[in-house]
Amino acid sequence: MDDPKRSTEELILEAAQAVFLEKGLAGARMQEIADRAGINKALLHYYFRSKDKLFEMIVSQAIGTILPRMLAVLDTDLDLFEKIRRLVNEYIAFVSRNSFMPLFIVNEVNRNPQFFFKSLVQQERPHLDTFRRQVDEAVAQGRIRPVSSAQLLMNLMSMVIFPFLGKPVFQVALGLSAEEFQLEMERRRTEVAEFIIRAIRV
Amino acid sequence: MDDPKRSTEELILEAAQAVFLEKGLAGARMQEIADRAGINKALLHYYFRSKDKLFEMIVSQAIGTILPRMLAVLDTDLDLFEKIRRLVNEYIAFVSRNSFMPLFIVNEVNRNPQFFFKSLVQQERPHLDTFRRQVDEAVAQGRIRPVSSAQLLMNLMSMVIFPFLGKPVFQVALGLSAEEFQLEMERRRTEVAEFIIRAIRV
DNA sequence: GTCTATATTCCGATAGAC
DNA sequence: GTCTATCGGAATATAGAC
Repeated sequence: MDDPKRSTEELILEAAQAVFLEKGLAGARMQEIADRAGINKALLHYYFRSKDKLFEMIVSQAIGTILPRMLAVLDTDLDLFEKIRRLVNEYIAFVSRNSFMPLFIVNEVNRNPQFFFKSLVQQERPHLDTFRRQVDEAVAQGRIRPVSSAQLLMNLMSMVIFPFLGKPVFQVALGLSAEEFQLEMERRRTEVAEFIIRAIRV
Repeated sequence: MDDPKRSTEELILEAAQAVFLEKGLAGARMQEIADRAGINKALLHYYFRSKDKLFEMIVSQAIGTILPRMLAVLDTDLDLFEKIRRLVNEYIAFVSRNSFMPLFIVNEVNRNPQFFFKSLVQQERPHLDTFRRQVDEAVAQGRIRPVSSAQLLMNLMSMVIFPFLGKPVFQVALGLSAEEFQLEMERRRTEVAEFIIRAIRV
């Protein structure tokens, strides 16, 4: 918290990320961010002009760490099935370690869609298109069943991310403790890919 | 808005639902609810004591309309594949008509998990268990591949709901207009079920 | 850069007339 | 039941000393 190695600015950003991810823009309190950073409110405004500005900083930071991670696997020249296995495995692992991220991103995406537009179109779209072309070719060559690459992509992302958004419901509905839930997520790291592959394999 | 057929209380509830679903508890403003209902702030407090009370009203109402809808299909004695087809078809149709519902529910579930506990355990859990048993039996009889009913349920719910949460991203990522997106969702009403069935069919 | 103290704005809630 | 006017608190933001 007051580790002298981290600068005040870093301390603020860490605290702000924690609070904003948990409470959202409207729910977050500058006082709580100050407390968690071990400083006082006035300093927040000294470093970042306003709450909104600080929030936008956190949003860019969150997107900036997630998008590149998405790209990494998408653009390798792996076999389609192997790529699906790695995508699922790494995405679930990442979300497991950043459990507040999905809800935060989903809210922000819906609150301010334009913000994502630039980042996505300029950075991720080409890589996504590569993946979609790979799917389309596999279909054309009869190597997988006829499946829309758009639908496949939605299915993949859905199964990777949604269980974390619905965690409280799934825990109750399936009667799982927190540890058991985490264990189910570990299983998903391999099982979701196999589920998908069985669905599209000829 | 000021349709004399609807009582003031109904007008408030409709307006409150619209605003709370869009902005959430912290983001919603009593003033905006009053404006949309065509009345003034004081009346809100006359009918419902506080903002929190009004919000809880909306939450119960939302859950009350969604849970029974979930139950309807789960507890029929249809063939497993046919049940999956109907589940997917009806859930996607419902969410299409209530596009703010998923984000609202997901936020509320994570903000206040205990609230769902009662409703879910008492009402939905038994029906869910029926479905899970049906899956387990199909596995035992070798009619479908060995698959965990918990994982299957998560996959199903994920593919049904998540595309609506990620709509802004998917639209940009896949280059879809609002109409094209809606069309993709229509396709999903049948395709998601077939996707699942191919994945579990022996 | 960091603090205390204070100004300012916003918003939920209430008082009281009609 | 419905309104106008206002209170009171909370939260963002700023002033100014150190």
